[in-house]
Amino acid sequence: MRYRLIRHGYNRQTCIDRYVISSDILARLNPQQLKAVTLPHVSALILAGAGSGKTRVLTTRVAWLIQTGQVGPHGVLAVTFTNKAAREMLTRISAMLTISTRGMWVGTFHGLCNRMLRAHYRDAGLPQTFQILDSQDQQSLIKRLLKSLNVDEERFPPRELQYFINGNKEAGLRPAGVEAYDEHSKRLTELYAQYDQQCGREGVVDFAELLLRCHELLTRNEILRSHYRRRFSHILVDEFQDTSRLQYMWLKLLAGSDNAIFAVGDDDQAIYAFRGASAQNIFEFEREFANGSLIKLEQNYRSQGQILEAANALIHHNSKRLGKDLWTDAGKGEPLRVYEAVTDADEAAFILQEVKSLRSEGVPLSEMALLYRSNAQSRVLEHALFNAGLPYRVYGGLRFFERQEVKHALAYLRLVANPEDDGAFARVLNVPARGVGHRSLGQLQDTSQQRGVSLWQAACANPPAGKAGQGVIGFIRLLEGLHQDSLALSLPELVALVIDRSGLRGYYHSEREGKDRIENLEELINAAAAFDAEGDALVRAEDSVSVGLPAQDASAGDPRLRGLNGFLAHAALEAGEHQAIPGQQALQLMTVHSAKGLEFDAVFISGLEEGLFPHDNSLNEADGVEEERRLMYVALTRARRRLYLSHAQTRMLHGQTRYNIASRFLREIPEHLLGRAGGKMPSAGHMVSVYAVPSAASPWRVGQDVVHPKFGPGVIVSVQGRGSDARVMVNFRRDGMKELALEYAKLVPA
DNA sequence: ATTAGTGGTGTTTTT
DNA sequence: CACCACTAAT
Repeated sequence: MRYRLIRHGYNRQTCIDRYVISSDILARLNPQQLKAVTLPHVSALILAGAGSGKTRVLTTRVAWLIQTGQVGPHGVLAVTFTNKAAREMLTRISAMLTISTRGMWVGTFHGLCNRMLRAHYRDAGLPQTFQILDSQDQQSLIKRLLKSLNVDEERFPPRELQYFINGNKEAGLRPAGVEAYDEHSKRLTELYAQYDQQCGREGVVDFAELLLRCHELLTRNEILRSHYRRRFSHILVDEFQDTSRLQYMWLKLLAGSDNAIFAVGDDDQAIYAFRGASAQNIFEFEREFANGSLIKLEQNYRSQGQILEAANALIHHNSKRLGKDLWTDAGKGEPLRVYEAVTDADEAAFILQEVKSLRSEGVPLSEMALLYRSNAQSRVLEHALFNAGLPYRVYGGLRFFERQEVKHALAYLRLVANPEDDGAFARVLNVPARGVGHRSLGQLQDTSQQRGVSLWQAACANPPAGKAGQGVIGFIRLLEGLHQDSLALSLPELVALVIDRSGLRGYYHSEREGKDRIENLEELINAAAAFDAEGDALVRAEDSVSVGLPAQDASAGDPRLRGLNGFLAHAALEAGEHQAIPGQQALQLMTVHSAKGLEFDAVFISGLEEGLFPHDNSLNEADGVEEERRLMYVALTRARRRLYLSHAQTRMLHGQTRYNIASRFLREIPEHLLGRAGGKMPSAGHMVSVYAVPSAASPWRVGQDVVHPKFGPGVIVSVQGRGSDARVMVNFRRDGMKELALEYAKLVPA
């Protein structure tokens, strides 16, 4: 390995000789990687292409810094975007070091902000038990708010307000700072202010609030700011291209003028603009901090030549780039395989067939990934896989902590921690049914609104009369009892108690589809036990949070609540695994977004159709298509050796059949890299692959609208045979599918 | 008060 | 299709 460095002309002056211990971890790096890892204590930007060893450089740098005594674990803050990436980082750093990584801050932006806010909740103006809202919770809070203010949901859809609020928070703007000129935005801004007040009353924060609040805390509080600045001399950021304005501002605040920010990113893989990420950060960072220390990593160690060439060609269609081309010495490899399916089911059948044949060639299922643009597309694929009995694993969609029954249980737990949590209160007041319906809840909401108190207080002060009142009183008793008993219990015991005593278990027991739900509740107890035992790997080391600070908040308060709060925060921030777990013997299904950072021997990209990928909604957005193209770039670069691209002419979507043309991205890949796949697939139903279609000139083509004298209007779904034998499958608007012989049927093109 | 049923509507990606 | 909000019936 060493000769390789020399061959590339590595200049030995830097470190290998000086730091003998670390030479083994450095020896395997290429010259650019080595240069990045061993940079002096300055801010730097590492532009690292897909598969160029980005995370490796980052983690090796941390290990190197520590091993060479330039910093202690305590002085390192490493932040990324997803939980999976954070965990990965921690694992890899730990593997390289012989000393404990405790005391090192590694996590997501949200996780780290949460940690800081917990430690200094009083300075941040939050209750000790503050809870975190996920987007679902946030939306229901907004709906409740709009209702209580009698705002017309037609004119102000909750979704729009949610976007408005999050967008402004991500930009670092409180209501007072929002510039609103027209009536509509003015009203939205007012509602934003009301929303924040409501959150304050309930003691809850949304995702963006975690960041904004933390930023404000550090801005306002000089002692804390200088404390953390003194502490974190090395700040490392992974996936820098995905940081939002606010996250960037937070980093700058933390870095001050003396600390170094080591930012690793790839502008070509920026796919989170929709959530406030701003590639502008990269440009700005380079100007402000990196002044010159920019290193590009362009050697790709993952994909074979033609795959890489396709990815490069595609991304060249984007205009806004820093400019960077990947290369490999891994050889040309195979061409990409394109399959045009007739229907989505046909596409699934094709993929299934290829998966099987790959498996028989010895490619493990876990080394194959099936990617799509949106979660809804997994249905058809799952259907086919399920019927074939092929093991598969779907990531995304409904996550564990987002399931209805789990959320119900969590709501009870939140009420144990803080009964003023209106969201949780409203959610489970009548689950299971206690005879307290809409009306009673509405009454309570009115009372709470008038008096400016929480639902809980409103309910305690004057419970409704009659049967509903009994239910409310029962509910209050229940919560009081749980709160009492919780004092003596461990976290998993408390969770078990809540599930039983609340009646949730009984409720699902009597439901038809309740089996799985009860299993999930059991699983929640397990999750609590696991959390209790290990704590959250990424939020542990509570110990060293505020060393050297005037004794204030850190250790104050009820330790029991700390465990519960920690668990609830964990549930909100991690929502359950969502990113792939390596090594499982199953075909991996996921969106392109969640595939980022992963790699597989074989990758299938399905649904490459206009309207789907690129998605319709992106076409109207500024730079929307460029972002979609970057997404496609991410998808392509997941593959090591084999890459399939497929699209279908017709697809069931939102309950109706759509006719799609092939994605523009297919055309943007040079022809010579593409090979046809699966020419004669006997496919689902009576469908036949499009390559059996007689001639291009024939009016009888798939997708053609036709009229039949008896069946009326319809559309051709498949064509089979030629000449006098030709038959077509037509989907009639009124009577559904019919197979017709062209020679006899009096079919007319419409 | 609760439930079942209806009709209208909107849909990307994630911490 | 799936989720909602609303209505009618229990």
